[in-house]
Amino acid sequence: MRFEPVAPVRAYERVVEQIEQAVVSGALKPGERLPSERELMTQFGVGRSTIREALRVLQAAEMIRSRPGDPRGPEVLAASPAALHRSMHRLARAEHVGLAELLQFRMILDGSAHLLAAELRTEDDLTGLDEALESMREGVSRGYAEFSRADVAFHEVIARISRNPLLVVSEEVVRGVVLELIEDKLEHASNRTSLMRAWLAHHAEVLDAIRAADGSGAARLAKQALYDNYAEYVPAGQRPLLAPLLR
Amino acid sequence: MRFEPVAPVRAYERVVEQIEQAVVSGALKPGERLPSERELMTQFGVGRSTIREALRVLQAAEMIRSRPGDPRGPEVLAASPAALHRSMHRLARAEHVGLAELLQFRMILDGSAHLLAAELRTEDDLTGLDEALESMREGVSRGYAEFSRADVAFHEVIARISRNPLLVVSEEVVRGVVLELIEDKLEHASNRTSLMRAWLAHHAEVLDAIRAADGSGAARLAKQALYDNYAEYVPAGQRPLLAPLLR
DNA sequence: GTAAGTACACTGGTCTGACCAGTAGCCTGC
DNA sequence: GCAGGCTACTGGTCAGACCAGTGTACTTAC
Repeated sequence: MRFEPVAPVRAYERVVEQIEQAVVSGALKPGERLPSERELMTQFGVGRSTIREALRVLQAAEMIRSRPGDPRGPEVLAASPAALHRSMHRLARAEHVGLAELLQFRMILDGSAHLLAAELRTEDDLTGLDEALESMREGVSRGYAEFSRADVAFHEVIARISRNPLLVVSEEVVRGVVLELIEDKLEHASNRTSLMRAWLAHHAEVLDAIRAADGSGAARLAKQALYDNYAEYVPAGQRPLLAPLLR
Repeated sequence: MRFEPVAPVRAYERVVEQIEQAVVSGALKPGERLPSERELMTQFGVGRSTIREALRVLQAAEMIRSRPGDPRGPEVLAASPAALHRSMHRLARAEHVGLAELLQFRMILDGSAHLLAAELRTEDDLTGLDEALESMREGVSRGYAEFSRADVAFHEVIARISRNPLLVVSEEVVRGVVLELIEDKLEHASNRTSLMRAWLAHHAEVLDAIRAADGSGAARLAKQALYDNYAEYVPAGQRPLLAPLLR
């Protein structure tokens, strides 16, 4: 006979548990309201501080939101990737992940997203991509900030077409971290217009592949584009790590 | 001139911010201790309840841990994927991410890990994989739990060889979520021994491909193995989503 | 009748002070 | 030198208080 070690269960944890259960089970739907803190306090039979600590935890998990003064009580939120985003961001910054690893990861995610997009795209999706490409083309003359925004939009369309939110969120997070790491270097980039034109040409190629439903082609182009754009910031010794992904 | 809407910043949020900053900047390393709540309260100039709510948030993010009675104060934890796991799990249970998407993601990650492993492996890595495969072989006769552990160990070696912590962590998280989603179905799986043998044969094949430095072959085998093992749990209508990844 | 204005009851955010069970480390007594 | 107890302090919880802010319902003015 073996016994399991027991961990003391805090009062606020049991409160979190019950409310979380109510939310995931669907008993509490997004938009609905929790009772007020004082009401919860009598329902659970604990002090207000305990209730508040529980609500803080749920709020940190992006499950509820409370606004002072609102007599309707804390609001139950729809599930969102925000919490996932935060924890992945934290992990990426902590786990001594270098630019090479990040770029590797991004090539994998972006490549896969393009592959799926090429295989799953509908005609509507194609017109969406056409429009996104068009606003990128307009963005070239409107300066880097505008172009960058259009670029992000294009990638969001791709991500949406690939129909996998996990892929979308991860890619977005990694993209953010990569940009944070090299933003100071980007500041000094000269000749931005020609960079934008090259980037635009890449996207047009990718779009052609997607239109042709050529998944592996689109994936290869996407990965190559990332490599061409960012490899220069990766220490030369680590660039071989990226090569296997280009084949 | 445009003005940005301002959101009121809670006191506890500023406390969270400062402590988090200290941790990610490395000023506070894992294992080190935070001052006691009463001490923090004077340092930040806020009440204890505010401090406690801040600590709860940090604790929910798996950044610190506090034990009652410990005079050394709350402990700073090493970055761990636990928070990522939780938020991904939560998101997965909310309808947006189904088993199909999770499996898609896992095939992408696992496939890429195998590809990188095959291209980057050294001779030492190969012996490590040989050993891992051997303990899987032994595990077959020792029951499913033991076999499963050996299986995880094999995948960890692969992940390590691929030299990308992001890949490792993400894969581990997704793997856990997938298993949690179908664990009840796994309970009823009959004929486990033959399943284990098939799984073992798959791994032997993968190892051959890695030994031959055949990256795309290893990736394809890995994805195919996942598909063969889990596709039956995916709703039939969504299985086409997985097919593009097998080519 | 409607629109504007106001009063009120209640909300969440914060602070203070208190009590408890539990821990680490010191400090005895041997 | 060591076992055992003592103590100061910890985090967990509660109670009660105050404040600024909100939504609602009621009143008022037209």
